[in-house]
Amino acid sequence: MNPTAKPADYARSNCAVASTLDLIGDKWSLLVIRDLFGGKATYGELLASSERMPTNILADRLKRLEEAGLIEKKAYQERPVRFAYSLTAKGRDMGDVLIALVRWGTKHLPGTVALDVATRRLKARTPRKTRRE
Amino acid sequence: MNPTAKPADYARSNCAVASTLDLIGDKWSLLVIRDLFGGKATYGELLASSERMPTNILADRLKRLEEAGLIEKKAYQERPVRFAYSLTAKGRDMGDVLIALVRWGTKHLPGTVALDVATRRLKARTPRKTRRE
DNA sequence: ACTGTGACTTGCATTTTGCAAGTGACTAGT
DNA sequence: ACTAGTCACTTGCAAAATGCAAGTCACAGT
Repeated sequence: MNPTAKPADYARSNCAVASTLDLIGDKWSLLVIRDLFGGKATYGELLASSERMPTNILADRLKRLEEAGLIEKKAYQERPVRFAYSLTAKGRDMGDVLIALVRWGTKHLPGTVALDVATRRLKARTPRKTRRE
Repeated sequence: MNPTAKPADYARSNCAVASTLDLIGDKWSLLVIRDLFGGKATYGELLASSERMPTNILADRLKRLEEAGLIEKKAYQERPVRFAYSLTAKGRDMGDVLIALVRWGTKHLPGTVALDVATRRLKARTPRKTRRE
């Protein structure tokens, strides 16, 4: 982009933490990324997660994450057209954040678990699109 | 907001990521933790951060983080009583999340920087974790 | 008594979230 | 052809969270 790099216009500051939070600092965005790591790909699969995300929120987050370049949307069939979402390299780099959150949660929040399929893929860093959990 | 709230009370699922996000999944909580890592301690110092957090939000986040055991509040003087906030061990463990966010931000968001004082402390406290292949 | 400071609270408008229901494209069954 | 069903979203609206300005309270200095 610009060699004299400036923070994005929506950014609160030039702090890397604050700017990253501007993008994924909410209760849902990272769950979408978690599920894509976990092998989910379609709107319906993402909706079916145990946290029961509202459909309008999912649509909004998919749009934002796509605009930000963390995920991409491709039609995997025509007639009827159906879409599959997947992580870009930029989105896959969020894996470290996810791992840090999993570690903190399992250590400090009793009763929480790492979703094992997602975790295995996170560590393997090999996103394939096979079946769900 | 429930005064006797424990993490499990408002958890959406038993997923470690989701439950951790229930706690710190917003635009401000991790900035407070970042600033405490960076050596800030008082309400006024925290307010003075470049992101200009609203005062009521700061008060709310300090209360929530204290209730969750990530930070603690101690009077550092009487007459007039003045408070200093600091990270508990539990809060310091969020350092890994912060590091992951800094890495992602500086890599993918042009114009963002790691606040160096905070970063130095973050890394100092991490005795070179063994990274597996 | 008056002014100032630190640490919050309060009131209220704006924004975001959450739920339910609806839409449009298509497909399969009768 | 008509009906039912699925998928991928939208829309409407109530509820909650956020953001801004101003106010409060306890004290301290002058």
